[in-house]
Order: sequence, then structure tokens, then C-alpha cells
Amino acid sequence: MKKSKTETVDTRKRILSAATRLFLTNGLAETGIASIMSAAGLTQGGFYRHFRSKEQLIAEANIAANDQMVAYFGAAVCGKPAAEALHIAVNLYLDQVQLRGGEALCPLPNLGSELRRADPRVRDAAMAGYQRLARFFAMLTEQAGLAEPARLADAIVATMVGAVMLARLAVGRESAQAILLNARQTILSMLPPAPAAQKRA
Amino acid sequence: MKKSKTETVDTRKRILSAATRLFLTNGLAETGIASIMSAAGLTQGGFYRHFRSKEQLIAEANIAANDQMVAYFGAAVCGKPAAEALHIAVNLYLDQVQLRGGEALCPLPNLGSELRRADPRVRDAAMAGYQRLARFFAMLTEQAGLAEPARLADAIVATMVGAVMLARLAVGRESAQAILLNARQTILSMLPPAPAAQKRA
DNA sequence: TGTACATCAGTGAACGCGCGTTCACTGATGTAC
DNA sequence: TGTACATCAGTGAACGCGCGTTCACTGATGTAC
Repeated sequence: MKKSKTETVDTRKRILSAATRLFLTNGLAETGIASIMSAAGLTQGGFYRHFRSKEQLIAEANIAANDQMVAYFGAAVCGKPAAEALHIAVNLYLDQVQLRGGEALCPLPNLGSELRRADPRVRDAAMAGYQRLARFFAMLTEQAGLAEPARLADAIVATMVGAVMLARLAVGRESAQAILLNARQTILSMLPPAPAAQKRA
Repeated sequence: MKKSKTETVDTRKRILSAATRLFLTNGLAETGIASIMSAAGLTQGGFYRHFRSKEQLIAEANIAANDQMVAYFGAAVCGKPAAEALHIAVNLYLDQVQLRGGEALCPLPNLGSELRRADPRVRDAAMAGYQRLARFFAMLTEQAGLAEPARLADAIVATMVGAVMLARLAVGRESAQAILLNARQTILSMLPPAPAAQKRA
């Protein structure tokens, strides 16, 4: 039962999308090919018509997750002055702990140590994702006129990644909220105060 | 070939010690019972004379790693004034990226997301380890007379955990050093300057 | 436009491998008399 | 103190399961004439 070319392209996207969501939610090792294909409405045998291996899928899913995150942040801060944009982006990043599946989950705190021990291709993809995130924040800190924008951006990202990872570890306990709140306040205290209308768009 | 009671106690310690080192270095899922027992100089069959399951071993290894870390930090800052102790502890924590195996590796950045998806016992052990680390730093920030010591300690720990995890992801690239350096400078800028003789003991 | 054929997306079963766990067995240790 | 027996740490093979991957097969799609 061969499918048409547009259907094939669509199927591949569905597999990648399901994989991205499942990997970020349940981890790389814990997510099997069969469950990904099942989530995409297919059976496991068909997987290898679209991807050469699980490793390749993981690498692509990582890139897809980063694309989504950057697009999500970009849209949220679009047209805002840099100081306000920084507040928005920090809050959005930390709020991902509340999210169930889908959009705007960052691979770094959610997959963390699994990425470092993965295939070189996967590690490269993960590092590229980190660089994109760091540069996004560095662009904002620079536009906001802060001293040593790159250094500050690196520290902000490290703090957010650590806080989200720790909050995920503590999910369901009051300490999870405390970790996020404390990280948020400390980061924002290093930034210029945002202008009044922070909740406009 | 039954062994004497002291030998049995010693064997258990050797297994736990090998497991702690291997788990921190290679991850939980990647480290098999057979390789742990082999590192302890035994064969895999004997494992279940000492531990009920791999999960139990992981939980105990986590606690052991935290004990070692707290002891290591405690010894290094012993008798030092709080401001200096904070500098020493932050530097020691970040320097763990250089370490190969053994002592003073923190489970949080090294195992990260694996812990969160583990057995409840393991998660509890990991969270308890986080609390110990956070309290250790909170004690120092309080003694140093800083405002909001608990909040600051949480943020310092989140930043260090994130930075070490990211540096591990980037190991072997110049960006690894940059991540650690930027995190270190940013954390230290939030602390009172340390008195001159920081490298005494 | 219509027809015959090659292509290939998807199916479902099977393969191979690694890993956690179990088990029968061994023989030195510890204990009861 | 000496002896007979129960205990149990450690061995090495085997079991069972899940998972990534492969494969023969199907039938709709796309193509060549």
C-alpha cells in the first residue's frame, strides 16, 4: 500500500513530531520506536522507510525542538524593547516546567545528561541548540546595554537550565516552585527593570 | 565458598564504591550489573547477596555520592570565614568537570534527567541530595551576612548545576571552559569579595 | 487517454542482542554439641 | 578443644523480556509506452 508523495512527507513530519514530544517528555532511552510509531498512528516496521536509525531520529528531534523553542521565544518578544524582552524570555523558559508535552520544551534540562552520552551527531545537535539559546539571550543583553552581555547570557542560561532540571526533579513538591521562583528573582535582579506593560501581547 | 563477616562487609562496600563511580561517569542505564561486579572483582551472580535490585543500588550510590561531596566540601572550607568558604566551594563544585572518576562528583548535573525518571526511592534520594547541597550553601550565605541567603543559595546551586551539565555536554571544546568561567564570575560577583589568602590550605 | 509494470510506504512477524534477575551448585565459615 | 552440620558468599550458566532492526509481503501510486 504505497502512499502518495505528499502523504509520505506528511507521515515523516508526524513521526518526527511525535518523537520530539515523547523524547522530551519521557527521555531518549525510555522512548521506543514502537511507541513513537504508535503515537503517529503507524506500526513499527514502517519507521525505517523514513529514518536510518533511532540516533538519526534523536538528532532531528533535537533540532526540531530547538527550532520550536526559538520560534516560540522569538514570537513572544517580537518588537519588544530588549529589557522587557529579557523578562519575557526568562519567564517563558522557566514556565516550561508547567507544560505537559508539545511546544517550547528545551532539550537541555529535560534530556540533560542523556545527550552528553549520546552519539556524536546527537551531541553536536544538542550543543548547537545550546549555542542558539545562548546567542538569543546574548543578543538581548547586548541590546539592553548591559555590561559583558555574553558572560551574563551564559550565566542566565546556565541558571535557567539548572533550575528547570532541578524543578523537574522536585515536581509535585513545594520545593519545585521555590527553586523556580528563586532562580527567576535572582536572574531578574541582574537585569534592568522592565517597563510597566509587561503583559501586553 | 562462604566468606567471613568482615570480608562480606568489605565486599558490599567495594560493590557500592564501584557502582557510585561508574554510575556518575557513565550513567545509570548504561552501567550494567555485570560491569559493576567486574569492577569490584566479582561475577554478576553474587550481586543479589548484597542488594535487592539495581534500583536499590542506585539509591544507595546516590546517597554515597552526596556523602562524599558534602564531606569533601566540608573539609575544604573547614574553619574558613564564610565569604572565603563560599568562593572555595563554588570553585570546587565547578572544577568537578575536570575530574575523571572518583570523588566529589555531584549526581545532579552528571545524572540529571535520568534521576527524575527513576524509581521513587531514587528520586527521593536525589532530592535529599539537592536539599543538602542547597542548605550547605544557604548556611554559608547566611553566615556571610548576605541578604535573602536561602534565595541566593538556591540560585547559586541552580547556576552551578546547569553550568556543569552544559560544560559536560561541551567537553573538549573551548566553549566548555567559557561556560564554567562565565558561571563562576557571575556567581562570585553576587558574593562579598574573599579575603586575600584564598589558597592557604 | 489507457494499459502494463516498477516502485515503495506500510504491515506484522521474526531476529539478535544485552541486561536484570534467578538458580543449582560449591566450599569455606560459623555454630551447636 | 574437637567434630558434625547448617549457613551463605560467590560462581557461572540460563531465563525472560524489551528493544532496535530486518525482512517477506501487500497493494496503491507513479511512470513508460
